[in-house]
Amino acid sequence: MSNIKPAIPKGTRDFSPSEMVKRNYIFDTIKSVFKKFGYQEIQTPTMENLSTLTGKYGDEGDKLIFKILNSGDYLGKVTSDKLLDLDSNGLTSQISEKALRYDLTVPFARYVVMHQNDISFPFKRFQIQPVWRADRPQKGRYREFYQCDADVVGSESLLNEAEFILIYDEALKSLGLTDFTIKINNRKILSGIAEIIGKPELIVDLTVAIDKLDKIGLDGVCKELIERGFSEVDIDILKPVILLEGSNTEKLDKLKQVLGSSEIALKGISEIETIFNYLAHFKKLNGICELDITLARGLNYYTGAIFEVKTNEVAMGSIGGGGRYDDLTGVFGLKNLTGVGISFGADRIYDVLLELNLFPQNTEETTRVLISNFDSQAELFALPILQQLREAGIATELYPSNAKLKKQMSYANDKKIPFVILIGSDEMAKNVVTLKNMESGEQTRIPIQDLAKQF
RNA sequence: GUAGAUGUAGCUCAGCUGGUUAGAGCAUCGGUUUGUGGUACCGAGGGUCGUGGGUUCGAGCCCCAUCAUUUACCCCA
Repeated sequence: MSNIKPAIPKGTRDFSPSEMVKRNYIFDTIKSVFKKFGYQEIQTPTMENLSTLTGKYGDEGDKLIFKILNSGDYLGKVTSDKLLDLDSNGLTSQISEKALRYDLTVPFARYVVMHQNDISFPFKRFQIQPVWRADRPQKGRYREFYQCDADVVGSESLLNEAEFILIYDEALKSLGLTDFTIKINNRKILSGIAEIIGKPELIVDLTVAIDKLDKIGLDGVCKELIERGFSEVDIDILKPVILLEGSNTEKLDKLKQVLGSSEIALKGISEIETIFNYLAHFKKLNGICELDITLARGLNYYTGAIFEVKTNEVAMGSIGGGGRYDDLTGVFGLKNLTGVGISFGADRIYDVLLELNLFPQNTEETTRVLISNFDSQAELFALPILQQLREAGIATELYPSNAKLKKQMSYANDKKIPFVILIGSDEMAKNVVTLKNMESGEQTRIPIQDLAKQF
């Protein structure tokens, strides 16, 4: 048998014990904030029907869905023209009917429609599960990563939007981040801009181009706009909007002037104002949220507010995003149900916290006490002690063989176990144990009945 | 999909304009210490130099191909 090289697919990772401690710290922190705001947890399957996912994420997104090959003789039913024509797209639908989930929002929409009779609206759910994207991996980008989503469906109140900003703020601050920006925009404003130019059909091109402002600058954006079908005249109208500056209120006032003739834009502006007004009433939260008209976000289904969170302390893509989608459940047959939600990118947050050294030091969860195993007699003598400590709620283990003491001590040291109990013939005769503090090196003899009190 | 970078020990890497037997640190194991880790000292094991071809008296180093990893673009968390 040939040796196969141990490897994992690119863009995936193993998580070792010390990493899991840190990851769980992030999940637990976010989860507790979600719960505090009244969200309940659900989970959905790793696989969805391919038809559930396709068409929801745009053309680019569809390409990045991991498809699962049908079981059995998957070529048996393929019509030969698809094979002979080398028609990959046509072939895919015939040999794959399942796919790995691409995000948590679309499966959630599917969930809501399937369980609509059991749900009382507004329904606030959170979900922390991995998602998969067939992207080229790079810094901060993985093919398997966790999202932490909170969504509410069945409520059009903009209070939800305001609360999501509070959730972002509280969760990220709890994780120790201090300098981050929560950006907000509204898809309706973007639609209004496209409308005023008279090219509503180019809204996607418009948003994709102006989204790159901070990356390629104004000249780059103008160049891209022209490539995407806009004229010099259009750009003259766009410029003041793209280069909007000042406080949120100043920006809003300016937008009202420029976009005043567009009903939809005014609606979007008014929504933002309402959200800011809610935020103002949550005191202490002045200016945590910044209106950014260049914020576009790729996903097709957003219709109202759009959020994005970036840290300013580390070069990293966005660590969270979200928005309102008015009709996500419509394609599954449930009309007129609006939703809004946000997502935390746990893996990117992990990378950020690691780089900033923000993980708490004492998150090492390990054994408290190791009982050494000197010989078979001591091993049996140790068993009731082992049980006694565990019953007292102390994480305790007995070294499973009578290896050299040096080896056993190294084991305790490597595993950062703070206490070691030594039991030899002398201790057994006197019904005591020797307790060693691994940090100070100090050793004391303790009567067995007093042992549990020591920890 | 487009472009660049890098593949040498379990890990991180060094290896000169091509020249004897390819090195270091860390990790592992053993010893100094048969009842003591973390520190110190001594020692050991571990390498088809990614793979295949070519140039050369001679290739880890040069050339070509191929695979893998990685960074950036597109797009995204």
